[in-house]
Amino acid sequence: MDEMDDFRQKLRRELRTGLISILLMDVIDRAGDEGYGYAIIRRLEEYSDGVFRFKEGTIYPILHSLLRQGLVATEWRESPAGPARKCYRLTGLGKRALQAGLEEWGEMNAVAGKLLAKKGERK
Amino acid sequence: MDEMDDFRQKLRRELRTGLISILLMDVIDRAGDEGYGYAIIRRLEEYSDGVFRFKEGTIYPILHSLLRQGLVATEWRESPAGPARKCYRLTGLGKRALQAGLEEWGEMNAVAGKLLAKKGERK
DNA sequence: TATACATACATAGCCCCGCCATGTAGTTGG
DNA sequence: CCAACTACATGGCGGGGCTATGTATGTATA
Repeated sequence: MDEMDDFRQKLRRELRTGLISILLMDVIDRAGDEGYGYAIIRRLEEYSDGVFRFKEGTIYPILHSLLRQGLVATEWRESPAGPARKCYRLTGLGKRALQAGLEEWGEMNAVAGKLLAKKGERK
Repeated sequence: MDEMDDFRQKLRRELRTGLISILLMDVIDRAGDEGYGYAIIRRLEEYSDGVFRFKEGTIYPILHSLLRQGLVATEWRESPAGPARKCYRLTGLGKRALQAGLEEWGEMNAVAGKLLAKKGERK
């Protein structure tokens, strides 16, 4: 059964792949002035009840990638207590990309659900 | 707008990553004696209205991987018309893996949906 | 004032995985 | 006979996440 646990963890990692950038853009879009890397990681973990637990080494490079693609813009802000924060906000292009991402995710989900959720019909 | 099309396609490719092996195991589980690579590809495309359009170079290596992991077993069968077919069926381990996959997918979906589907609350 | 801890960002290098391109071969039909 | 379809196979590339590690600032505490 422990071998199946490893398998599950691998599945989970692979399933969330590709969803990450959409999640990041979504959190940034809602975060207002609190859209900086460290907080994003905490929020994702908190809001997902521990399902989306990302490491810094995963998130920061993706944020850089979003920046390079022009989907987000950054601005340094002082922290009330602690090091300065690099805050992100969606650009116009980023907002459209998030919209596209949500649509693609929805469609893929619908189709996959249609294919997979027919356990009853299985022989 | 064409640039956004490229973006969508990339998103779609990344989103379906990780879902592929689950889809394959699911199709194999339903296929009976028709669970061979070439047919699986056709079925996925047909049943998903073209959303899941995989190339042979994607599917065959994954089938080999499932075999190496002991999740499927193979058997050559004659075709009524055409080259012989390498038919796959789920092993006991494979059935448990599929079950695990469906559960993980369901949970991840539920959480992602909860996080993403609050467009109304967006300010 | 030293030490530990939390906050916050950054990146080199590795590994894994999907995909493109290409190859092989049997079977059917014109 | 050769084009088209069926069917399986794989080397190599590129891309993306993750591990491990590093840097730096602020806070607490002993």
